[in-house]
Amino acid sequence: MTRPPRTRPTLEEVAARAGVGRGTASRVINGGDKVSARARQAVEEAIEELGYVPNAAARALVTRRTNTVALVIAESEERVFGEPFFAGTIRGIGTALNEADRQLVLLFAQASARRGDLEQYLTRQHVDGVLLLSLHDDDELPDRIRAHGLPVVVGGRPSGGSAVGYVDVDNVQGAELAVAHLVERGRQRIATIAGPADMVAGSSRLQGYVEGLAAADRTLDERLVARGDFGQASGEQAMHALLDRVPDLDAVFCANDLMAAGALRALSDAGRRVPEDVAVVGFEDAPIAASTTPPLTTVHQSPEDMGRAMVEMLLASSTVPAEAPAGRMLSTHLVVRATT
Amino acid sequence: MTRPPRTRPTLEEVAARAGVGRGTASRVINGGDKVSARARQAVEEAIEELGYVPNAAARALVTRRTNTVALVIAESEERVFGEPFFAGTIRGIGTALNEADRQLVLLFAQASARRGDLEQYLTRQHVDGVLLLSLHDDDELPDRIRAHGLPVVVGGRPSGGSAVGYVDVDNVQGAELAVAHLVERGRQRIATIAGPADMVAGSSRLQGYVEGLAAADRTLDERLVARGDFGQASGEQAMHALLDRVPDLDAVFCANDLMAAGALRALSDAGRRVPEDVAVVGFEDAPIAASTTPPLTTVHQSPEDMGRAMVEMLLASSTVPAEAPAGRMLSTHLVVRATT
DNA sequence: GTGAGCAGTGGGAACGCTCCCACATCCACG
DNA sequence: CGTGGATGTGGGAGCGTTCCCACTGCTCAC
Repeated sequence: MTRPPRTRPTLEEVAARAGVGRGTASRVINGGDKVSARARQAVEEAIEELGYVPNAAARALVTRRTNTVALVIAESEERVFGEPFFAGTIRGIGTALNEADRQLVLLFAQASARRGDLEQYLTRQHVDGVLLLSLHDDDELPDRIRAHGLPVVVGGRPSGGSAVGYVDVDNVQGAELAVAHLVERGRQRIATIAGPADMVAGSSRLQGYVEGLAAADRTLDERLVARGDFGQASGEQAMHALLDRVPDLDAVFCANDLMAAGALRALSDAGRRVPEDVAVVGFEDAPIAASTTPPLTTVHQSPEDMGRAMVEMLLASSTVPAEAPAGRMLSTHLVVRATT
Repeated sequence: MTRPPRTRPTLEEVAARAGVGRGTASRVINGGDKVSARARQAVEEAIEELGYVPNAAARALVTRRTNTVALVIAESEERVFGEPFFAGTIRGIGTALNEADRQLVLLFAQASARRGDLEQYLTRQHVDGVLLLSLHDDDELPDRIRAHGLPVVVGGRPSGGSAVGYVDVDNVQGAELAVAHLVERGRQRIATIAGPADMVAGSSRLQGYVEGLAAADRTLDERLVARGDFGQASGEQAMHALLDRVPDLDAVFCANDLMAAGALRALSDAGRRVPEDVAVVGFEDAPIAASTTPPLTTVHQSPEDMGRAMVEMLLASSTVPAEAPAGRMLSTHLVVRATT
């Protein structure tokens, strides 16, 4: 725990070796202009010879910037590493930050005990901004971070009245797209397997389903609405329930691909042909969508784009800090495969 | 890009408000003793009122420590997020660091372009130590980092002559365990499906197989050795090949669970009963091992323990920096399920 | 010939903290 | 009544940068 001895050369030493002043050396390193070619070369040589590496702490102390952005994932490692959605989003964030010359550090917000540490880390001037993913309802974290003056962008629309910027997929528009497609295919009785009502993705996609029907002058039949929990098994169950209630339905829009996969299994069990008897549309365009039998028609959303959009918003909000936090919706499009 | 205005209170302000000196305030914050109860309380109140948060950059500048450890994963996001092994290891690392009051930052070592940035980040005094996971053969990264005086620990034994500390599962011992178990069950013709020869896990487990046979006074029959690439399909192919060559084999040790799952499928196709006709043992005890039919007997390794061990080694190496880098092997044990 | 302007440079000051030394008390002991 | 060791305390120095101002030569226009 003692202070390690200094071993690395300082800017002062580089300057001395190059025979210039500290200011000039600093200008060379930070790509400033107004440096003669001779001085520049001398400094660069000195850096090379001494193996000089700038001290980030000293720099951050004076500039009050770290060029580092934190991505906080409020989810257990297990779930994070299970869902391909996270991988895509992280990749999008990573490349976007890279292009903007920012470093990404990934943090997991774990159980309550750890929360304090996390907040401290974020607040103690380690990062210039924070991206948040997979927040649970009414999590106070974004507001608390914002209270410390740090820019925050949340991935996924927060359900509470939290006044932070967010980026989300336009779930309503996507669901409308799906329903319009089924209508266009001439389907008469379009059912839906909705997600949990307490999740934004669940309620918005149901809302889109309702609005999509309305746009086609169809009336909403409550018996055609079933609920699942976004898991495959729940989709299977819900499909069975729907078939029991309305045996002559001819289409179903599922709020995600996993439930759609379950629905396909249920339809196969029930001896219905897809798409001849019943058409199926999913949401997400997850990897599984391409490998169901038959391959699933689904609403495509791009986690990469979401990541990029989050970064854009964060960087924008740190240059124009006074701006009121806004939301941004990413549009979706339909990928037609073999289930419609 | 301009310097943001200072808005946060400094230690000096806290001290002034509490009516004490800067030194005393610092002592309170850093849990030092030799502070009167009265002064302590005054400082704590001032911190509360002002919402004071220490500036990490300033602290790091003088202490030359950041209490932060980087975990660098040299793998694409896709693969990382696909394999449960990573999740377990990260969790182990996270909890161990947490207990030691260190922060974890996760970095992905991507393509060459990004490598320079990564190295800069690590060496610029952002972190006190580096953990590396999933290095590819002869990666120079650990040596380069060490050259900058940063402690490094690698997960998985490096195949090259790199002089860094590492932690790995004792693959040889695990494979011996598997073979001994099969011998004990009275199996006569024990085959193996080995992993790629250019991966340490592949060659070591094959070595363990050979030594296990020798320990039971069995001679090695080359026809009983097949190769796979750790993928499920390759396990299936290899099993078919083995059955063709040696129809009367009665056991097979697979270098990982995924290949074992493939082998089970092949055995089922070939009409062999497991374990009556052929016993199967895997390696890893991955989640899939519990859900094969029948459930797979396998060598258990713990990614959590590996993560913890890596942290222990890293922290130890930073207190006793002169110590020569060493390796540490984690022992395994057998989990007997229904395939033997 | 003179002054303005500019490219280039050096180095003081400041960033916010920890370390450490000097100093002030206080109590116990001889 | 001193002396000496705890126990607290204040604040100077310094960590390695960047920022900025003052300064030096030049060139060029008038």
